[in-house]
Amino acid sequence: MARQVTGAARRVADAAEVLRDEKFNARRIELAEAALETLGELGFARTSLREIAQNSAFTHGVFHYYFSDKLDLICCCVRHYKAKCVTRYDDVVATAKSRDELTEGFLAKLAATLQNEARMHRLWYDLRSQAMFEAAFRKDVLEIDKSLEAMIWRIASRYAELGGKRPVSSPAALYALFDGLFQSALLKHLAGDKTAAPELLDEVRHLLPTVC
Amino acid sequence: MARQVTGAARRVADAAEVLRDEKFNARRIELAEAALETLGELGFARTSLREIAQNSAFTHGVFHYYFSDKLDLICCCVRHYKAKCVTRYDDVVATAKSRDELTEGFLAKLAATLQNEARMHRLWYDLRSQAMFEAAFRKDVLEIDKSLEAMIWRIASRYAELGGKRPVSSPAALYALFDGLFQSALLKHLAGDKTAAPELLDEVRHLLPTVC
DNA sequence: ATTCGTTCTTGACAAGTGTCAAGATTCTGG
DNA sequence: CCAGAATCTTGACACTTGTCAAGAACGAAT
Repeated sequence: MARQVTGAARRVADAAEVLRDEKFNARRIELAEAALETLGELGFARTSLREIAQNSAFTHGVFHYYFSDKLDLICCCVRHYKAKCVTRYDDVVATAKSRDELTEGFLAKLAATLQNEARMHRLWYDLRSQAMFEAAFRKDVLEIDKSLEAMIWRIASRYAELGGKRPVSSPAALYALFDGLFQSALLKHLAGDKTAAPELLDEVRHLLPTVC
Repeated sequence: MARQVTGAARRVADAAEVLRDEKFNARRIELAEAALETLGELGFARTSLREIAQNSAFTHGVFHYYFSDKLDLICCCVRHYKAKCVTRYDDVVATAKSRDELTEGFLAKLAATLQNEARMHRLWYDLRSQAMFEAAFRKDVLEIDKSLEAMIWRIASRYAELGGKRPVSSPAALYALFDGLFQSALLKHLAGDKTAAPELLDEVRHLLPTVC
């Protein structure tokens, strides 16, 4: 009997600990989300913990309760960003019944991303560059890059499939192409160039049939 | 006669001023070059004027004699970097007599750049990302980007010409493609991935005949 | 209601930042 | 050689930074 009680107590304690961990982790993500706001606004170089705290409902000390240091926080931000990012086009890929439908769905989402999520994406490019200097970022960044490459590959494969073809280049080359185009368009867009979005769309519209 | 003397004096004074300006500008470039060393080592976010000064033969005060502020210095660095960068492949383009020769010359320089100038190039990617946040960088960065696009276009055009063809994509798409591939390879290379360089070369070797 | 562990706030610390001004040094024209 | 300009050094300033520790507020179990 003593053993049974001990077992039950253990289960209760374990459940409580899991619950606490979940709460702890949820808070971490809340904080990371708040940090992403400021990071997207100011960029990595200009963002301080106090600035993050001021643009949020938290005080600056709380970040050190949930993160071991600044890098830990930003790594958490990067990982959280990833989850939101890599499934952006999956709906379009899953529902499109023809090449045209896929093209238009893809282009629409692409344009929307450029317009509405410019801050988040410039942060991604910022952090990817930081990873070239700061080893602590590299693992997460390389992982996200792989995921994004896979995302592009899913689009291209489906597009090719709908035309009874196969993509003519490697996943790496395709990702480089689209990522490079988006990065360039994003910079122009942020610089106030109104033609950035339409030019990106034209380029992609013309490119899709030639690479897949 | 008075007028002649005045004229002569004016000429002398003008010449002196030009000389002073040249000296001033030469010093600015010396300082910018020193700054580039540290910037390439630490990245924009972690580089301070004092750090730059310590890694050079100058004291930190000098930088404020030659530059109005930190952004001014870094803009000068960016512009100076450009001049060295955009002519890297011109020799190869000018001397290559066949597609193979151009390919091998291009690939060799590409590999050498990845190996030997990784620091300078990660700085370029860093500053290009900074331009998405800091408006002061945008003009210079966009200009360099255009120059690099033109550089790639010269290579591709020549390659196509040597095969009696024409490039199949726009300058923007070609630049996006090669820049994206290089950026990705650079990150992998800096992360210690020994396969980064050969994989980049394979990719480019395979890509050249299909895009031109 | 009290106690105890979790969570959060506040304020301080040392180190580092860009900027500037006063003065030392060097260069240069007369 | 010397006065005045150009160049450079030094040290200070006000401010920001990441980090941490002491303790307040809170919540839950006894």
